[in-house]
Amino acid sequence: MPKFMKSLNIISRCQSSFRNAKLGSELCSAHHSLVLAICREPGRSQDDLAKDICIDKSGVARALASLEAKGFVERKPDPNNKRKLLVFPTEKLLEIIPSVRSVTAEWNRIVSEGISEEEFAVFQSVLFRIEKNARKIVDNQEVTPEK
Amino acid sequence: MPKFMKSLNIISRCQSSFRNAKLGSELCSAHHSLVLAICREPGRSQDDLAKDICIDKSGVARALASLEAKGFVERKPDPNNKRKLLVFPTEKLLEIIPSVRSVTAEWNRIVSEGISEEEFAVFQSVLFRIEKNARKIVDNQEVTPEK
DNA sequence: TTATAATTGTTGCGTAAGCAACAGTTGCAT
DNA sequence: ATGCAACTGTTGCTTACGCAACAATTATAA
Repeated sequence: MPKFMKSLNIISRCQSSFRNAKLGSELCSAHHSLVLAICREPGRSQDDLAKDICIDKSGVARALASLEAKGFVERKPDPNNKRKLLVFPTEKLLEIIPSVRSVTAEWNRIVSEGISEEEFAVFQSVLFRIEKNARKIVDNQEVTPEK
Repeated sequence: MPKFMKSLNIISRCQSSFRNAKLGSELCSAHHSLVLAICREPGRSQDDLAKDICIDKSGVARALASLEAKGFVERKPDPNNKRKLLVFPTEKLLEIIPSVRSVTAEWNRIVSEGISEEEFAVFQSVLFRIEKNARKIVDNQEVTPEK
């Protein structure tokens, strides 16, 4: 009955357009979630970041290589585990991160116009549960591909 | 305060993975929204479809060219407007569309586990309003890029 | 210890999708 | 009627990202 996924995909794409239009020059393009995650908790491994934002580790690796080349992040090997690279924001990233946050805030403000706090609370609560269910699906899929 | 967009993007990507894992062989990959829209209302123009699912018209053009090459859709020039191409599903598409719908239904069922009908109703209502607001933003952007 | 399995990151390959530029068609203003 | 603007679709270019394969490291089991 519900075709909510269509709305969800549309909103996702619109936000991407919005962000690119606002920040296109500064940050590359769609790495905003990534840099926000890095600044929220510096020193995480690439794998950790990939799982957090649910993007393939290859995409994270390439995004970070690009961000590092542009001087936005630094990657240091984990002394306790030579496989891991720990990711840190640079000064350059910390300088522009407020503008990233402000664009995000502007987006949030505009799209939530006409929605009461109570409604929004329910919305978010449901959304988080859907996210949790969605994560479970893809995790289980890689374990039992054909069942 | 709300970092709901992260959830939204994650859910979007998870659904894409899920669909590909289930239908990868039959339909190309991420053209599910498109073929569903085509079957829901045969004979729409490419531009109409692009606006409906909020994808750039170039993407729709390429997707339809690919779908046509594989025999899933047919494009006929609009007799009333030589610019337009009207898109129709073929028998081949109509045969597999039930499996597309069933995968979508399975996804919807799983991700909405543990959510009451009342909550889901609020969720959808809010989601639709956010979609409407998001569409307005990108529409206005192309009119007034710097304001 | 040694062999096997699991982590972590990188690379090759393919597809999706956005933006800009373009061509053909239609609508509109004058 | 003529010229300009808007609409519709296509193509070139770029980037994002998923999957599979691989290399290096670490964990586990024997």
